[in-house]
Amino acid sequence: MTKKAGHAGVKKATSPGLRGRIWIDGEEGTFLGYGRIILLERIREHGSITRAAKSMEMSYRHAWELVDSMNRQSARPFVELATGGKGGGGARLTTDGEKAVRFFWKFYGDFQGFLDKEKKVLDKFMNDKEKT
Amino acid sequence: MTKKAGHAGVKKATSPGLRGRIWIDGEEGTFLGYGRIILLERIREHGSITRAAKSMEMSYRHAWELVDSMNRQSARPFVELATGGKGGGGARLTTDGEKAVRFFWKFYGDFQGFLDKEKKVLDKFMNDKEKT
DNA sequence: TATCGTAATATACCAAAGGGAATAACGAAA
DNA sequence: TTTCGTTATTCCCTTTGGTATATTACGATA
Repeated sequence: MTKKAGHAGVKKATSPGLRGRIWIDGEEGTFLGYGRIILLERIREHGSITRAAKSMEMSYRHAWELVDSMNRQSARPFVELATGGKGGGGARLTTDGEKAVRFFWKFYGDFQGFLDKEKKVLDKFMNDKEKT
Repeated sequence: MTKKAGHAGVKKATSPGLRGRIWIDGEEGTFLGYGRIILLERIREHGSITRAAKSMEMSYRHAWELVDSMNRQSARPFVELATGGKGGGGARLTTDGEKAVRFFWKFYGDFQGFLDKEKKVLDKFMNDKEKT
C-alpha cells in the first residue's frame, strides 16, 4: 500500500522531521493556501478551471469552489471567469491573482527557511536524548 | 451556526491573518503535534488517559491511540501505562515525555514568532494592493 | 441562428476519521 | 478471593470532505 499524502505536495519523510502548513485566513476561513496557489498557477497556464482541475487531479467542482471562495474573499477577483462565448468561456488570472501568487511563494519560502533552521535544533535535541 | 475550529486551539480570525500548523513526523506519520502535546500535559496532570481525555473533550479511544502512536514511535515511551492494580492502573509521563513537551513548546514559540514577523509583511502587502 | 466547450449547479455516492458504547483483561490491595 | 477503576479492544454509527455524474446556462463566433 502506498500511503497517500495528506495534502497537496506534502510528502512523508523517512525519519523524524519537522513539517508544517501555512495559510492565510479570510472572512470565511481559508483564503489562500498551498493548494489554492497551485490551482491559480494552473489556471494561468491552461486558461480554464476545467483543464486546470484536470491537470492536478482535482474535481472540477472542488476547483470551482476554491476559485469562488477566493474571489468572494478578495477585494477584487483573482480569477476572471467567462461563461459562454469563444471556446465556451474560460478563466483568466487577474493581476491581483498574480500578486497573490507571488506573495504566497515569498511567504512559503520564508517558512521553509524557518523549518530548515529549526530542523537543526531538533537534530541536536535528538542527540542529547540518545546520550541520556 | 457556530463554525467549529478546524483543530485544537486554532481559532478563526476576523480578517486576513496568517495561520499555520507545525508538527513532527515519525515513521508512521505524525509523531508530535499540538493536540498530542496538550494530551501529554493532561496525562501528567491527571495520572490517567481516561481523565486526561475527559478533561479535553476527547474520546478515550482517540486519546489511547495517540498515546500508543507516540510510544511506538519514540525510542523510549513517553507515557508509562499501568493496567490493573491500585486504582485500576493509570498513566504517567516519563522524563522523555517531559522533554518532548518542553521541546515542542520551544518549537511552537519560535513558530508563533515567525508568524508575527510575517504578519507585518502581509499587512504591508495588503496596503500596497489597496493603493493600486 | 446553430454550434461549441466552458462555467455553474444539483444530486447521488463513497471512503476515511472519529465518536460512543459495550466488554474483556488486568493486578494491587483489602 | 473479591473489589475496583483503569487499560485495552471491538463493533457500529455519524459526520465530513471529497468524487462522480448529470444537467442547465451561457454567449462569441461561424
